[in-house]
Amino acid sequence: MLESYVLDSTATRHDMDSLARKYLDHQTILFEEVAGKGAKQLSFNQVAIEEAAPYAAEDADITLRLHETLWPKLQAEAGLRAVYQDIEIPLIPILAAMEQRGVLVDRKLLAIQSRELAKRLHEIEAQAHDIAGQPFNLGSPKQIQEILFDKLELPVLSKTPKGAPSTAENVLQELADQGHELPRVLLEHRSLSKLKSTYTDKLPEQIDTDTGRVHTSYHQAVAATGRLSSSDPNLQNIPIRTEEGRRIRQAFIAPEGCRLLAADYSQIELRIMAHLSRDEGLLAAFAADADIHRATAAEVFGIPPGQVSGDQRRSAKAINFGLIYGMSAFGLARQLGTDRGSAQRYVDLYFERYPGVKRYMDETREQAREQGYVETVFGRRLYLPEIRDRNGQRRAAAERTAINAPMQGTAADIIKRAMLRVETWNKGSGLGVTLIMQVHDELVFEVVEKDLELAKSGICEAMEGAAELSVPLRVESGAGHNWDEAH
DNA sequence: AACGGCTCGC
DNA sequence: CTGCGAGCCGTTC
Repeated sequence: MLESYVLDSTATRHDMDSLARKYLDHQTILFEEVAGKGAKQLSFNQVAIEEAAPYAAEDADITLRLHETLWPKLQAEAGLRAVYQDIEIPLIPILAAMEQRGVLVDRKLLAIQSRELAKRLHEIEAQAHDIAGQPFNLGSPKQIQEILFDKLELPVLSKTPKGAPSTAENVLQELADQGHELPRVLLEHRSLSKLKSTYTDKLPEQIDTDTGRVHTSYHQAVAATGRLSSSDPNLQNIPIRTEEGRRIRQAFIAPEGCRLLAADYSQIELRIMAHLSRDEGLLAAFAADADIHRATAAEVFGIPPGQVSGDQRRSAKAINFGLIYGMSAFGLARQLGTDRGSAQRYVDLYFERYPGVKRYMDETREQAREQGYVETVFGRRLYLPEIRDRNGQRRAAAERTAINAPMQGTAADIIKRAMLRVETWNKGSGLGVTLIMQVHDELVFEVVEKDLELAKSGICEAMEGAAELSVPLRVESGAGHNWDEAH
């Protein structure tokens, strides 16, 4: 298996080593997933291999064991085999090429931002010490906790899993809203120091001295839902939410003569929910290409879409995201900042308007209990041994995962298929297009300037055709000299 | 080195 | 007591 795919690949001699290493890494990870860690029921994304446990202790040849354990299991299940052979294996050389190509980062711009952040952090620190009446380490949750809850005697709104008073963002935000000054200052310090340490300071250190680029690693067998993960550096959590954060994205740049092209799926998980649930209202909304959060708000609040207020749309958005995550009324209440009763009424009203969604959620939980796993549209499986746990909390967590995994996992399948389609199209296009990043529902390319328009239409077409669901897939794209401009 | 707490993304 | 990740710092061992 290993040998044949290495020989079949289109790799050049130059990148043969890194590609071969990626196949080996991949295989090693599979083996660890299959035979490692002493789990009772062992699973790689798709495959449960109970029989593999005895091999875990052996210092055995990995390839041989895979042939004996994983491969027969895959062959026996058509859906699993297809996911593995038609998606995961052909994706390997694409990921290897993205890693090797890397992303150009503007080191000087990050250095400027780092100095600005240092200055502001210093000012904030002095301000915080002044308010507290004593010096303390703003980076230490423990010391913050002592200052806020012992010295200043602010109310403890929430505790960490270990029982300590929490100083997390939402807690500080609530205290700040109550008019306390120190929490507001701490919040600003937290977000800015995160930007400085992770992005403006550490990221430049990871620029390769030979290529002048950062070369991430993508992992195929880490996320249980089938998503990719990215590390060293992680390019899937580059800031975007705040103005400060978006400046970091300005340091991800296109080389001379190129632009960055970013193409992302619009509301892909909600579209998948519409497809899986076959809910008429949801299907109709997407068929009409409606603003889905506005449409949801109109249904739930019983008003025409044109009369939906900003707050109502925000509430509907929270409900929609909550549904994808399998959220409870309690969690929704916390998100919306209302009481549990009101949140429950929203949920009840939602399920009244979208009965297909309610039915789908119930059926998914039931299916998970009966078969012990859930699956994506393309047959990727996630095993949920805790779905029958006697501990209610663990069982509830497994049920939320059961709800979420088919949607998150199908989205992962679709963008992986899109990457294969884009690369197939690209080989014959004769255009200067290079895939350089994947961020869950987004692909980023370096494109030679004169090819931009053709690239844009080719890429969007390949992405939108990556799956035939009962709702259309929509892709939005933009281009610019840096990643911020491309959005 | 491992873990807890926190914050960044989708 | 809303899903999936990675990485930083401080603290503890």
